[in-house]
Amino acid sequence: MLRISKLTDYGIVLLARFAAAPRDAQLSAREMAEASALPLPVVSKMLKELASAGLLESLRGAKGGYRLVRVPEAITVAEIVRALEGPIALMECTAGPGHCEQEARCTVQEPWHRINRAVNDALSRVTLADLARPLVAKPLLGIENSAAPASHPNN
Amino acid sequence: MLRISKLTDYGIVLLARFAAAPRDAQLSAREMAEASALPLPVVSKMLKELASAGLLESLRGAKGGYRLVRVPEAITVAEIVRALEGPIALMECTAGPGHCEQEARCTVQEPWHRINRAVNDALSRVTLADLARPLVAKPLLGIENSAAPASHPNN
DNA sequence: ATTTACGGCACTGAATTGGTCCGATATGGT
DNA sequence: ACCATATCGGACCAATTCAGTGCCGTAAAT
Repeated sequence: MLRISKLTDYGIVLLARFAAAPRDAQLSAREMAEASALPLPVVSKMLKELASAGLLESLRGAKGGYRLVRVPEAITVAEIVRALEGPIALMECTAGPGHCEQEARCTVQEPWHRINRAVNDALSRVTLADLARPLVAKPLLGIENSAAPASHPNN
Repeated sequence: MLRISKLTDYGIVLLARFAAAPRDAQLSAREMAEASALPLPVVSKMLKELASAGLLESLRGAKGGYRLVRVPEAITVAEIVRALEGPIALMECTAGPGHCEQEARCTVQEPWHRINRAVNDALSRVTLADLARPLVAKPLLGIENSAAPASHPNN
């Protein structure tokens, strides 16, 4: 269904919560789990991954927890997705040369790369800071297009 | 990995081949399989699905085959993906209300919808006709952005 | 009638996903 | 010193999805 995995989604929501908290706030897995109404093991797992990806910094021991390494404005959704799911590649070939053995014969590679780039850009234009204040005043520039809101049939 | 399934990819490649053939050309599963160097069962399966999705018209019997229902210019990649994988929904909630039970508490829905729309738009802007002539002279308007080609770290 | 080709479906093995659990280690407090 | 609280790094598992195959029925051309 062309979707981001549920776990990645959790990860992003968790990060958004860090971004919404006071700057440099330190939060434990337990706190996050309670706040998000998600099972602790899941939250724990995701926070670990985010830490090992370098997006969160971990503080061990009692009174430990996690903290954002960078300011929310400097972390893009694209980056988070890449950290949790690997390269943003809609199809094999866009992950780099050598991934698809049809490479030579394939006639649609170039358009695919374009599409992939467009998706990448869309994800790159939204930062954690944008997610932290979802009732945005200023529209997310470059994402909004001129089509009417209702004119997007999704299925 | 945020990717389109391999089968869907096949489907798109097959459709592109139809688009590249003379207008209204009729091609059989066997021919397509040979031309694409893909196993016949797979090609057959995808063509069936594309036909039942209404993108191809099937002609049964000896000398049968498939044919594009619409002109390539009128078929978008978004449409094909939706036909083969269902709604283009990066995360549960963007597939419509009621899909995610976190709906009430979730703070990032609105930005997600924006992102999803952007991806949708990107896929909607490329038509089968664009895929059929991949060595494009004119750039695919609206997809290209100003960033330098090399400045797209994918991983 | 025979051959060619689609239609529908069932089925399989493999990989991925979503989620749990555990022992080890680090830290703060008493 | 000891204990409670946390993260760390795994392994682990069930359920789903993915990718691919096969079969039987039906339609059309010769």
